[in-house]
Amino acid sequence: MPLLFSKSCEYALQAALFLARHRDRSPILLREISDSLYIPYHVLSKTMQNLAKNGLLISNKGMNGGFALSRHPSEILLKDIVHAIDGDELFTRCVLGFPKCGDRNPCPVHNQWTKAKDSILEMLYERNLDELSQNLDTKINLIETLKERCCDTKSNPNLRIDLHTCC
Amino acid sequence: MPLLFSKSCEYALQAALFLARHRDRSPILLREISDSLYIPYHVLSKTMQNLAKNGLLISNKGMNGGFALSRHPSEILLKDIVHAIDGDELFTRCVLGFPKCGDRNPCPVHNQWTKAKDSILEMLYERNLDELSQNLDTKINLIETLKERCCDTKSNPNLRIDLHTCC
DNA sequence: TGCAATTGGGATTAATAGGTCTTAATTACT
DNA sequence: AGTAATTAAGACCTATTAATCCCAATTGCA
Ligand code: SF4
Ligand code: SF4
Repeated sequence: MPLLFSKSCEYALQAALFLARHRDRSPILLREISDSLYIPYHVLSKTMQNLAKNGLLISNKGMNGGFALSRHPSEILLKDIVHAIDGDELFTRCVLGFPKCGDRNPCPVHNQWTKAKDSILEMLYERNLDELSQNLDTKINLIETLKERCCDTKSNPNLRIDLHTCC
Repeated sequence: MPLLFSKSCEYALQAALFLARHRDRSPILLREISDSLYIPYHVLSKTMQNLAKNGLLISNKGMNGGFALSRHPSEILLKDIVHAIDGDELFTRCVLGFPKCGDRNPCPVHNQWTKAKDSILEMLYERNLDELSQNLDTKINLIETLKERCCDTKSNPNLRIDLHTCC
């Protein structure tokens, strides 16, 4: 099960970080992004269209087309992307699944959950793509060398290890 | 989309809190629990079997049967329940969906995510059912009076407002 | 103008999670 | 023993999400 973000949203975050990191040569082809991040082409396609509709990306068709961030990465927050793809559920939903959330008459876990949620919201509201893409560089290189031996990508070609160097 | 916990896990947490609150008259019938919490009977049935298999509940068949917590509520942590139903995904999964997580060579969001996760883990590891069931009492009463007018349960009978009094 | 390279969008399929129903097994009481 | 009450378990259906496929629309360039 996805955790916090839907699969599409995970893809969107990854792709946005990728665009931020490579903004010097934008626009970038969908093909390159999906290949680099091991995201199914058509799935990412939908997600990118969605981000574009929400004004976070600019898309150009035809030759020399591709996708680019619509604003400087320092002006795009993680919450912008999450909100565009997953809506406001993450921001409003009760952790126990009840219809609404509030501070009056909190349920047994509400105070704990509020604290945890604050921490999540801090992550989403106070980090921009520029900061976060800083240390992406060395990773991409590392990954190239890891691809063949890490995570058994040959027998399991769908493993996505791109940004991830822990394994 | 569920958030943090699967639906079954949400049900399990609700049911466990309910059992903790009413432990003076255990065992309690599945029927009562599912009715009180507006959880589909057979769905909760599966979930309770699962908790029983994991040693968190004791189940008695036949007349005067029902479910009871296997230990004193103060000795059951939220994480026990989450772990039994959802496994360790929540505890190990990367928020961006990559296969493994680690602190060496963290990806762009890893540090932020670690902080948020700590806060969630604190909620799951340091709160026991006894503490949390304390203020459940007044809520259950409140709910009885709210049922008819709150959340339009007549036209939408599946709304579960039991523990929730915010709306 | 015509062609090739792209994104856009709809239809379709596959996978997963959630929910319903039926029946079996077990227990307690008479 | 017999019966009713209750959990256990599995088959089945439904809804949601994820993934795939196909073709249309747009753009740049020869
Ligand atoms: S008070 Fe409790 S039940 Fe209500 S929304 Fe907050 S966490 Fe959920
Ligand atoms: S380092 Fe980043 S990519 Fe790797 S597991 Fe942690 S959050 Fe996920």
